[in-house]
Amino acid sequence: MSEALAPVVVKEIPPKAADLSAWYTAACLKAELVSYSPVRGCVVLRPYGFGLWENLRTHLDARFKATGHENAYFPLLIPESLLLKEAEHVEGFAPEVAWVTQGGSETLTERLAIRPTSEVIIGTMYAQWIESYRDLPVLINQWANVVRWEKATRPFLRTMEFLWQEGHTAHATAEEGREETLRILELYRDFAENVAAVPVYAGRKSAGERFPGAVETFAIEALMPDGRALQSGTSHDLGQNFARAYDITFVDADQRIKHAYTTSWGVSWRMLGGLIMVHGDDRGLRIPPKMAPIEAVFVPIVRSGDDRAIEVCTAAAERLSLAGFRVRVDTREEQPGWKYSEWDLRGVPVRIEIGPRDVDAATATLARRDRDKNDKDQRRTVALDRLAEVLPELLSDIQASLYAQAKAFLESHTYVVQDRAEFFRLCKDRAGMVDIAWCERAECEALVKAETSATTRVLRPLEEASATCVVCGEPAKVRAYFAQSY
RNA sequence: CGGGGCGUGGCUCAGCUUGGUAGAGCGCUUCGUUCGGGACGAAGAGGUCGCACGUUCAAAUCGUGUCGCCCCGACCA
Repeated sequence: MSEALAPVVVKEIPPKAADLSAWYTAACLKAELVSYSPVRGCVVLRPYGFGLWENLRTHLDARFKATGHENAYFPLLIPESLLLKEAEHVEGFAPEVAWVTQGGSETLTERLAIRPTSEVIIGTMYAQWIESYRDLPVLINQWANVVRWEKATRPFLRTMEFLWQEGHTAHATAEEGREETLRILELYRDFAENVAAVPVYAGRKSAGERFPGAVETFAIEALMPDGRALQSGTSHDLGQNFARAYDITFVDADQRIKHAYTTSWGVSWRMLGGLIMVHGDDRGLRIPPKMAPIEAVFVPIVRSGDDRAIEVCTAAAERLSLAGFRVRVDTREEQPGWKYSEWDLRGVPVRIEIGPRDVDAATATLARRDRDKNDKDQRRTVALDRLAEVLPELLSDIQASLYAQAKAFLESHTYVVQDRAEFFRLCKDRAGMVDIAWCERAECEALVKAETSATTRVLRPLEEASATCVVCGEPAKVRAYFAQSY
């Protein structure tokens, strides 16, 4: 039938390829993830968006707990005097700190910073709590909001107030601190790839991209469809820098007083933005099942005088719900086609249609969001009593297919380059991740940035010792992915 | 923060040049017919044009300021 070939028309959002920015903003708003608020640069996270955030939180939190971390909560406000103790840190964050200068009608004698990150307040507390090597390590995470006075904002990717988690740990030795930093980096990579289905490059940051006050910063970097990289999680080895500034000392087994080694690491709701851009299509979001607030939505199809499908859907949904699936029944009085489009837009991985034909045959028709409407395999009909058995395979298949598509994109947009001119062209064209042997010199990175606005994303060890820097010809020290970034 | 664009019922926008206190489509409400990829008919409701000040007999329309959003750049999770 010719109508089977008619394109799915999405009125709410523009095509993704034509203008990623416009698509992205519309998708976030129309899928009801966020709303703009009366506060500049601050969005409201709506229930569906919060559902996404909750799934991120659930998965990451479980991983934190499994690696021995505990949750705690620290104050939002930080006295200025505390903030000033770590010079590099202060300097790094100064331009984007928001201040409280008045309480009620009184002007404060000391300004209070609204935390842009919590190293300062947490380090101050650690100084009080840690006395002995027996108190170490301290492994604490906090789920919190932070504020950074941003000049340009976009939902999830950059907002003035955002939700994140920040882990802060203290250790007895440099080795343990580094070990922790890398453990978390791997934890983030695992989460990004196996839960968010977003393939990343993980590695060390260049000195220029390092967190203010850190000895070394590691990150995971994802690639967006427009060829720009998105830093999606960072893990910092702070060495003894913060321990010195905030006086975090302990008596070691050898009876000597030493500064602790601290780390900090964070993932924000920015990762949701990455997930949206990486997986979405012209019909809207495509949420990987593990992150989906709703894994499957039932759409009952009624006829006049025949609304049996509603009861059948409700009963089936209840069974699935008891079995641990996140499902919803859409009983609204809209046309089925209208509902299909809306749930497509909102990215629900599986749609379960049940109409009179299904009711008669005791079947359900499953449609998968990762396939196109014209794909013969988009829909399949299964026996109602086999839903709980079919759904897990289908969901995990969708999860895998979304990851595979994203992975293929990342790989096909990663360019191993030897030639200087080609390197500059690819960087300038926002082609993707440009992989070169690099000298690791700040001047060299600055030059590339000035010429192309690309910077290093992450670095990794060099295989061949004799290689020279593709940019400047100096001896290469590492391999580096260069890209423009968000 | 620099350059550009925009702000009119819930949404998308017209009206602004040549001032005379608002229109369309979609959505919303009610009733009926429909319902397997964004249905149809009928009857309704809803805005004083982001905000402030100014010019004028009169401002959505002109001027100044301000707030917010989008795009490009610089800066940053």
